[in-house]
Amino acid sequence: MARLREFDVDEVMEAVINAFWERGYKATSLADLMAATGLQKGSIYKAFGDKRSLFLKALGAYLDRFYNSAAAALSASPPEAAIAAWFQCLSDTSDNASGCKGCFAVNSLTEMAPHDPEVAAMLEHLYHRIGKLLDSVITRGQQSGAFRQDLSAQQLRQLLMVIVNGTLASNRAAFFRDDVSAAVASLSAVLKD
Amino acid sequence: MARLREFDVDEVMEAVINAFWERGYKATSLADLMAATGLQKGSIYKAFGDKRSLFLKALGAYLDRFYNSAAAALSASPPEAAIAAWFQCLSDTSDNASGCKGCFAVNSLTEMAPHDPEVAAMLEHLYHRIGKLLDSVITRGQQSGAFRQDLSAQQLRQLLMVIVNGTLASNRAAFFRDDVSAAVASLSAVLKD
DNA sequence: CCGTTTTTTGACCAAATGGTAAACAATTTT
DNA sequence: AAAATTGTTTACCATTTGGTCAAAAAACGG
Repeated sequence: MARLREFDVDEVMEAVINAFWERGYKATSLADLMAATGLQKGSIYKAFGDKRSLFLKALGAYLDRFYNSAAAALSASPPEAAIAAWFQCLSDTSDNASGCKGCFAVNSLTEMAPHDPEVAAMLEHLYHRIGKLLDSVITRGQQSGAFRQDLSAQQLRQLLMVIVNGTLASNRAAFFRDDVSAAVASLSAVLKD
Repeated sequence: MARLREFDVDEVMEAVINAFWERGYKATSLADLMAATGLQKGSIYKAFGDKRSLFLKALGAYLDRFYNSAAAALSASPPEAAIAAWFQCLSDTSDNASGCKGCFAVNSLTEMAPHDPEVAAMLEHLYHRIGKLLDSVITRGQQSGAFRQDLSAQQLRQLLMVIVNGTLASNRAAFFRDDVSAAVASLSAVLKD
């Protein structure tokens, strides 16, 4: 029929995710994307549309992955181990050892959410889905007597989400490294009954 | 001697802070700054230097103010009230009711800290100073028996800093509004003995 | 081998970007 | 009133930006 693509879409998307993840939307120019992917402008536009579309696709792919790894970690048992596994997973991908990437979702939240309803909606959807996972884990933990019960499952979830965002935002700065891991280490004491 | 300034430096700096606070460094163009301040390019350059210098001055002014209001709030008594007052203060300035501004410091942390050592150093200095205030408040609270003692003052401070960053980052999204204030409301239960 | 279709390339473009410099205006000193 | 000095304005500049387009290149069916 016709000429076929010379690049692997998934590989290119991976490179695009990393580029936007590290520098943000505004600070990542098309020249940066060309360098990161090895593609020419035209190829990028033909395959993914304009810069904004490309960003939305990259963010969407990242959010899916973020949710899937959260679901995997939070399916561990018992609930304390599930929470610990999730924070370990968050640390593995956001830790500043790999150049203070933080979290693509939180980075995009602070950069774009107030001015970009579409990005805000994507993030809201993610947080909603993660919230459901957390509610289930927390409820299990409370029923088993492992987690404190003076706060409702909803309250604990709200607190946990804030702490998650806090660790991910803080991990953008190298100087926060030790404080963040110490804070995460203290989490079990805060959650337990 | 010579012609005198037609604008008030503090007023202009206030406008500049708000501009960078809302949109970040990269997304705030000189045209935006001209509109925000009512000044011409030349006047801005003469008074504050280039865009980057202007940003650093604005961030520095914001950080000073941030520290001062934290110090004021944290000087309240008893320690529980000091923490509550500080979070109230954080909410007052970062709350999404006023357009999801979040916190200029946290916004700059996620946008610039990994790539801009100078910004990172300014933020590190701020967090260090705030940490000292917090250590003192927490120690007082533990001595009075108001705060839990199974975690050290340092551990509680590390946890609190992460929570603070979490609330400030989360406040950039309108959809987080209720969750954040609920999480803050649960804080006293987490801290108390 | 030729036509069709799609991808890739590279040249091109208009607008926006940060930044500069010269002319102009205002204030004080002499 | 004039000189000196500083702030303001305006026009200008080079570069970067996101984006387009036509031509070349590759794949396949006939």
